Amino acid sequence: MSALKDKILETATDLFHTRGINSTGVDTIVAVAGTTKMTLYKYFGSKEDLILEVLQKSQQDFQSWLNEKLNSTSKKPNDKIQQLFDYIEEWVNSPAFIGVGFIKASAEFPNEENPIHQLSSQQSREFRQFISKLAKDASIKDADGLALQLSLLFEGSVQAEQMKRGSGAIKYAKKAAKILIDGAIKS
Amino acid sequence: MSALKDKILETATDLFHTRGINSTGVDTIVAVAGTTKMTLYKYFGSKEDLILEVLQKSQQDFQSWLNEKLNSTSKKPNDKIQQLFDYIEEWVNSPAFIGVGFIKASAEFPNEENPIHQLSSQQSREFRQFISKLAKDASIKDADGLALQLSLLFEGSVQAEQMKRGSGAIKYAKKAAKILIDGAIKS
DNA sequence: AAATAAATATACAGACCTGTATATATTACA
DNA sequence: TGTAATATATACAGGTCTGTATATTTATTT
Repeated sequence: MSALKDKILETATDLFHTRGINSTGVDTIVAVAGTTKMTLYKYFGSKEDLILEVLQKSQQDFQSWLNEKLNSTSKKPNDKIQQLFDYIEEWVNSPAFIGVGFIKASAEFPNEENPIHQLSSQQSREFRQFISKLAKDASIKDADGLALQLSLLFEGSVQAEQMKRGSGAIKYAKKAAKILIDGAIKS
Repeated sequence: MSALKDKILETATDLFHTRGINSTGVDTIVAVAGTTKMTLYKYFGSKEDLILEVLQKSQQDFQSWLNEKLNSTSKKPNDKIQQLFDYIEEWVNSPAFIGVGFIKASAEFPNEENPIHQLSSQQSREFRQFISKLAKDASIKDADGLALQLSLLFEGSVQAEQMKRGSGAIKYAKKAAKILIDGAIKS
């Protein structure tokens, strides 16, 4: 991976989150990244391709980080699902946090036939399945149901944080998650 | 209120949701509404003004509908908060449902100094306060905390429905809401 | 040092965008 | 019926957008 391509991806990720995707032109991206349009179009076939790569990389980075965290502390499945929102909180409250790509992208590209919307939808589904696997490993009966509920709390929290930085929503999401998880384990 | 102004508002609301706000030009709006730009700019000073009015009317309509529903069945505060998600479900599953304006708008206008973002943020806050009042009336101790949690479920569900129509997320949000409400009442 | 690859600088085509100017047609009312 | 208000039709100015074409410069490798 070229250093320039990486720099463009990184810059685009930041600008898409702080200014919006449709409101960020490629001219702005290359200016901030310190390169030119010719270079951008060498690495990315189109702006749409760039957006898709930004989404993919963002989600990949988050998933890698989360997996590492979850595997670092405990190997017990019950601990993992309980700690999920601790790490989400850590991530949301970190200064580097700028939002979740697939949530914003699905709002800007609402048409279900749009490739960007489709990727967003897929990423949301995959994250839910990831939570569901955590739940299954913890022998939770209705793993899919709990995973859906937790993903709602997750997406809602990110939404709230997007509305107003430092909303503290994640703190209450964590409490709600604990109640729902404990309830799902017992039943 | 002029019939034409109403028609423009209605058309803009629909197009903003189905195509995105930034992706919908005023030319498209007037073409679909069956009028001209001159008329649009007579009733709305700018596209931004139109967006703000669309957001305001959408939220107003939803709140009126919800209030009527809540007051129609029972006057008991405990019933009201318990029925909240029944009505939200009814609303989300109705064919007319196209999304929640302030959620999409805050994604398209992430800058906290933007008037559209500010209105979105305010509407989100007001809806949370509305839920909090329901909780207070039902003598729930941590009314604000519960309201925040329920609003996360609400916004998460709408987000999920936006990702994929007919996701069924609201069904599980309802179950989660019941658990959280029952827990909050007891404590 | 010569040859090849990578990146830059700059300009521009074609499309779309908001907002306005100007002129015409339609409606409502007195 | 004549007047005033309302809506339409059309064109356009000035800006931004994506994507490309052309030429030059820098970096790498042999």
